[in-house]
Amino acid sequence: MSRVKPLPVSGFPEWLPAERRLEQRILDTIRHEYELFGFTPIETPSVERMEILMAKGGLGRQIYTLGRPEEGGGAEGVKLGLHFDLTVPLARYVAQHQGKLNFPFRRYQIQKVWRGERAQRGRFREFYQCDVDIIGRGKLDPLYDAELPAVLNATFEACGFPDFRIHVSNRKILDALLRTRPGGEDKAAGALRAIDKYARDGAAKTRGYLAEEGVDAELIPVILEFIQVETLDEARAILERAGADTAGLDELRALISGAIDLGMPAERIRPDFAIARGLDYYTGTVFETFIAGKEDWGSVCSGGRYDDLANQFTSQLLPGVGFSIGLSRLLDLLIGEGMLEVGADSPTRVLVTTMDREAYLPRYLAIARRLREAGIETEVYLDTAKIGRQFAYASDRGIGLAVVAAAAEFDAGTVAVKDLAARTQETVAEDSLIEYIQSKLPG
RNA sequence: GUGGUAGUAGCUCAGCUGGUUAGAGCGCCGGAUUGUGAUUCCGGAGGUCGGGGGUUCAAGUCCCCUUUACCACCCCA
Repeated sequence: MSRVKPLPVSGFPEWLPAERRLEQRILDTIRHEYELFGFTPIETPSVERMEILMAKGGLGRQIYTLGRPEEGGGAEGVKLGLHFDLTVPLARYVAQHQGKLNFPFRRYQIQKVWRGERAQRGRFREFYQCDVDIIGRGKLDPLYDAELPAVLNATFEACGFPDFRIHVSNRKILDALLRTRPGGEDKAAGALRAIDKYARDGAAKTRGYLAEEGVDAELIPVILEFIQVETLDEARAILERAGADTAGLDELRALISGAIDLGMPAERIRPDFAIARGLDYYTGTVFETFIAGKEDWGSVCSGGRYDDLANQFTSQLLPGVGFSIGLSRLLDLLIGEGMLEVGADSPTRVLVTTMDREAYLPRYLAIARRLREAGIETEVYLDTAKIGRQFAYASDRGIGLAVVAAAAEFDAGTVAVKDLAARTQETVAEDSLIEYIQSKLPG
């Protein structure tokens, strides 16, 4: 018989049970924390029309398209694609349902997204994004920006993630700097691309990149100095000397102090004028998040403010702020580094062993039923195997307790409960089994 | 999408310049031990050497294509 090789598809990750259980716990925790801040859940279809996906520009080659052979299938006539983020679907959703939504609209959305990029460690073609956004109609107070670092902080803490740093900036600042030269505002995209490489390539190369992008020669040293600055006061000095507007800097100051007032520890948030990634459609606040000591992983969560979320879909002005956690990337890296405890394979907490299945199967099943009715995750060992095998089964799955009973116990109205990790065993009255097990279980 | 490196048992790998039935450790299964998962001992299963084509008397080993992984670029979570 010729078998089909069980090969995975590149960039489409899958976990073994223990890791998937961890991922599920994290997803639940994120959901809970988002709701704690009053965000409401939505889900949009994985598939959108291509014209929607393309409306915000770029990314065309990264979209997985969808077609059916009957409809001309492959290359031409493709009208549908998988969403590559949750912001474009959000824009469509808000534009479409604006009459029925309450503004400011605080929503969260946790779904898989797809990007046709070359896969690498921590970089997938299918991955979870966990988005929160607040969308205003007509206006949205800058204080909303400050809420986001606080949400992020609470979420990362609740998930048990390692210490992290949020690097914040404001896109208006660089724009102001560029605008001090004629035609400078047109250089924004190129300048951002160059600045993006600063962390990796250093000042000398960045100088070259800026020149290649056509940034004014006299401005280049100012930008280089600026992106290396670490405090708001130094930044202000540079801007004033260059004659640039400082409105963006004022917003940044307000963001940082607001976030701290909302519970964000001050040491975890700091200005960083070299952050640029994902900046293209942001118009004000921007931030990226780095795991402390693992800055080389790049940003694991980024976000910011956009003046008009859905201008491609509606004439209504819909300003918003939001961020997205790239959960698949983050989990893959954290698990790979042993920075998150993975835990057991199975949710089962108690295994009811079947030492004498012939004689007592109904009693074993009845015990399991009582445990489940008490809300305790329980399995019965249903194969025929000697008792040692059954204990190994429990240990392998991380099941903490085993109920053991045959004639000796049942005749005395008792059952034995074995603690697999401690290798200890106690005999208790069958009537008090539930109470005993509840006292043994953590949490 | 572009380029570099790699692919031998479930896992980590050995296999020298091509040479009879491809190995080790760990893991897995069975037994010693039919009321107790450690250890020890004994036995066992598991490979079309990623796939396809080519060179050769002979290919895990050399060449080409392909696929997958890792790394860099592009870009980004």
